[in-house]
Amino acid sequence: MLRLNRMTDYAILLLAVLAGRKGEVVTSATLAHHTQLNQPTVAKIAKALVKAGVVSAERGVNGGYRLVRPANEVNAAEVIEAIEGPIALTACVEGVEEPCETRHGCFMSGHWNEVNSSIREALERVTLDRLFNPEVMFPDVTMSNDKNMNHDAADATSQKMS
Amino acid sequence: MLRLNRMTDYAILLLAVLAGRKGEVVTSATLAHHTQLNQPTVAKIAKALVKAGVVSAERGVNGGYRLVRPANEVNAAEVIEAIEGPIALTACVEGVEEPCETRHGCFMSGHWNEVNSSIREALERVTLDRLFNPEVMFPDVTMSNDKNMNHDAADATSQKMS
DNA sequence: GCTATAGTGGACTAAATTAGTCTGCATTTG
DNA sequence: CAAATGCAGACTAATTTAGTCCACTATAGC
Repeated sequence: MLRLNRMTDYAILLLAVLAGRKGEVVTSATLAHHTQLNQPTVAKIAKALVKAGVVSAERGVNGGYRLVRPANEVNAAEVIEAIEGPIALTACVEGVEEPCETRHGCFMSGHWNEVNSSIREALERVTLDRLFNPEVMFPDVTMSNDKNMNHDAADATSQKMS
Repeated sequence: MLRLNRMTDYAILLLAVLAGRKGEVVTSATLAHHTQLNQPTVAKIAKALVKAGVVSAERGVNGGYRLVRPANEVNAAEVIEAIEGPIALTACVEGVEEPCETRHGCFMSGHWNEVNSSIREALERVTLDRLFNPEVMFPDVTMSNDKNMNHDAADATSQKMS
């Protein structure tokens, strides 16, 4: 099923909220409120996103998190890798006693790598804003644009998009 | 991490053995022996592959499994779908009370679908024989070709490729 | 420079998923 | 009809993932 785990899902939710407040610093509590997650979980995910350089954290009294780049410069591959580690179909069984490298290299690896990079490229092509911006998603649907980015976006994500 | 689960791994192993005996009927016990899996597990995976139309099963005394098409006409996407279900990054949280369809369709779905089909195409491009045939993988390595498909292939896979 | 607010790191527990096993049924051949 | 073989699906065990907690570090403002 190649499923993304829930954490990655939450990460995209968080980023959607942050993107709705471009550049502003948002506390984990605020993020928790808007995403309907609880604060420790938000913190955990935010940590990973900070490490990946997608958001920055500010400590201290007026601290919080902030998107370091506009949403159209962040792609899905980055987010997924931040949360789940390297994008790769691990077709090989881990913990093999006698690694095939000792024969003539893993006789499978070559093509999986090819597959993996195709997948990665597909994910790189999708930028964050395209994932969650209704204007881009539904260019034909008219809606009050002034509220879109702040209120509406946060609202939509708080339903944990189905 | 987008990981394939172990079952899919095993499925490829099984198919490697079957491909090494093109068209021959092989019992689950024999498959179990060559893959170093145990028979019930082999049976479970084989069932899924039968359902997917990749191998056929024959019941009765001289029954067993058989590859229905040559390995170069079976692709990775089929195998993965057979075992893990549809290829899709499920970016959406399941079990949402108030599905977004009631708003204006899931505001995320469009682009995930795009991503999903890119991934699927990448997997379709990889045929089984390219995944496990050493001749294709290592065209420069000379080896006794007469034994390759029967003995050597089964042997290599019995190590559960790392 | 103390105190309140906020993030960090990592261990720990609980929940969910996946893998593997078992048992009884169905089908084919001799 | 009996032996060999696959089929279906329930069940248990193992592994993974999610979520919680706590002690620590950093910053700002008084």
